[in-house]
Amino acid sequence: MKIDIDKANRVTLADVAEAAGVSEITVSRVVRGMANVSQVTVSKVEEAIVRTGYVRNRLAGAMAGAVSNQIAVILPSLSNSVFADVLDGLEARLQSAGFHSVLGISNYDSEREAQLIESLLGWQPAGLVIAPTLLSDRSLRLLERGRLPVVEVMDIDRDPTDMVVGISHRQAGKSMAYYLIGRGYRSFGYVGHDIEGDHRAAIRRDGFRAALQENGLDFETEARADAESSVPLGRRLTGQILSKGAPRLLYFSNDDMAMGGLFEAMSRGLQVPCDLAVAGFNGLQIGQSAPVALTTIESHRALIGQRAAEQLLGRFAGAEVERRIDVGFTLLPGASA
Amino acid sequence: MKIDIDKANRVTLADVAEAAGVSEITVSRVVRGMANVSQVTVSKVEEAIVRTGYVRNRLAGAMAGAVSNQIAVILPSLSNSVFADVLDGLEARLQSAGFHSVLGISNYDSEREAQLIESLLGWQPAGLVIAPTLLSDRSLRLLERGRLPVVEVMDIDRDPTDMVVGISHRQAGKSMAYYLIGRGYRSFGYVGHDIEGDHRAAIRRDGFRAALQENGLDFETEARADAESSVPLGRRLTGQILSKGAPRLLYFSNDDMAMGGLFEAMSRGLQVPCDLAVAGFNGLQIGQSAPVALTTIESHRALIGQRAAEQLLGRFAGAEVERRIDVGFTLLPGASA
DNA sequence: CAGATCTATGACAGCGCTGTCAAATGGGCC
DNA sequence: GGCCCATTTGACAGCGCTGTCATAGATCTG
Repeated sequence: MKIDIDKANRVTLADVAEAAGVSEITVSRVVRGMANVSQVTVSKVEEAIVRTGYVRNRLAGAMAGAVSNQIAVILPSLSNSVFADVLDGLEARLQSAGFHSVLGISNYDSEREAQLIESLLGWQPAGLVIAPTLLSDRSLRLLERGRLPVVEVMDIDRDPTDMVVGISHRQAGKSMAYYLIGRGYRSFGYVGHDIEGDHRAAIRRDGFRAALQENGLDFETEARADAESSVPLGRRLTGQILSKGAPRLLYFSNDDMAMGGLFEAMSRGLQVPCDLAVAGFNGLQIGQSAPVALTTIESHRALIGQRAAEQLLGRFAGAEVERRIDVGFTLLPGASA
Repeated sequence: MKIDIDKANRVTLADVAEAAGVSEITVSRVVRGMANVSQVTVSKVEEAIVRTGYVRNRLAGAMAGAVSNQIAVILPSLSNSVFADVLDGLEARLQSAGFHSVLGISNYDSEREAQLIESLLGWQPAGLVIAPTLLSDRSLRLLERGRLPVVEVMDIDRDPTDMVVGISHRQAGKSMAYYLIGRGYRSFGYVGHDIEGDHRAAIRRDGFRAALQENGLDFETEARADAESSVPLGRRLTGQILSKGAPRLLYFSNDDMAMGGLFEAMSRGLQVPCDLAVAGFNGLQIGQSAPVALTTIESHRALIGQRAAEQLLGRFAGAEVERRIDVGFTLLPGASA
């Protein structure tokens, strides 16, 4: 019988208690590092733990009332390094506080997102971090009912359910436009990826455009595709635009796309920024190391993750925390525009 | 009282059962989608679930004997996109089968890795996927005791505890060397990042070197640094090598480093591959889109994740699965070497 | 139509742990 | 010495669910 084997092999608190000659609850106290156990008992128990090979069952612990140390994390994608960076910052901070993330990837699909929320909530996590695609009503209801700390990350351009950590993508778009106009550029084009799914990219574009319009300008051309952002896509779309007479500067939906633009220009023997100027968003390391450093906006992704973790930890500690944290962005004036 | 509030608000099976006028176990069956419930009852229960806003408590479910649908995943880093890719492939496959990953990041630290294993095992996951740094004895003991399916991912160059999915990095190194020798190159240099932490990079280098030695050759120069791999690091080290008379070809520890090399060469006005040839490893998309496409080896990271997931799923289904899966690699002959 | 076979539903115990409250022990102090 | 208090330890119930086994109808068979 499989179950018998499992049972026979699973070491429980009771086993350790017996081995150490104390009660279960005392072992439990030692395992949890509680103060009110005598030094002698602690050593006896610790020895018994090693001897029996006990592994704490957190499932049972969480059930019995102690809080879970799991944090649910929902992101739209991981192939986009931006979210990997956020997760990295988040994990670093959470781990050092003894928490783990339980991960869900929504693929920019809000139906899937709702399912994930429900499913992850089933594990009774201590908190939830989500880079929302477009929170559906169902999702929102789940979150409200959940009565657990929720941090929305990435953009702070709308009102959060609970807390939010990120930057204003609208401002980021505007800032870049102001900067470029200030540098004397007057002729602009836009190259973007699937803007339906990635609403943050859409907001940046809107911000950029708003700033242009304030100055009586607008995009002269646009090239878009219904695909995830990538270097080859940036390259292809740039190629399309260049073959029909390009504007002076191309604003890309992000750095991946912009690197594609840079590469396409190089391939065609164009000088950047003289023949064609290029601007992106994210401040990816690779863009800064390119022969012509990319003019872009550093979005401090790891910091967003880290601050999100701190928000949660603050809440757990019972502290009153800010509902809205703007980590800000940094315009990186490269050589490309 | 906090607890009272929580209790008051938490909807349990019993609440739904009462609302629907059936027993708890029947609700449980409906929730789990079991077959032996009449259509009429199912609708009654489903209606009651919606009405009460019930959210399944998987903690309790897992405790009561049903298996957990959590998979522990331990990776050395996420800022390296390679692992993000693996995780992406893994998640995609796991999610579609109704599983979630619980994540741990070891930062290439084997002590941390052991802690993570222990901690994650406490959640009684159904399986474990790990890209091992250097499994300590303690880790191994934990895994053996765990009696749960374990998949080691990335390299298959050593014997697995249980299952392994990946490629032979030694072969990858050798293959690249053979290819380059076949192309007529005879003068080689190596540029690498922290090879202590990243043993897979070390194995590739060894393989490459072994192939050189088979042909009476060796690295003429090497540049290394004790840092994580990155584009700027590749650029800096390449700069160092170039300033003291470079070999004909530089073999980089991976594509990030190689992109740095490519960029440094471009910046100095060198022609690639005429003045300096460059080869990497990983087949990152960006390398393939560069003006001079990178000669590299595609390592099918997402596929590794996917296959790892399938191994676990196979085991859960009771199937007899391969202990060792070589997903293979693909040499991508670019223009850079 | 009795007996056999399904199908649908329920009662009950228990997963492994921790919160709560109670009890035992050991000084310290007047 | 007796009382009080702090420290250390334990008994017990129960978290919310599911596995197991039992039961009540429904359907079939000869």
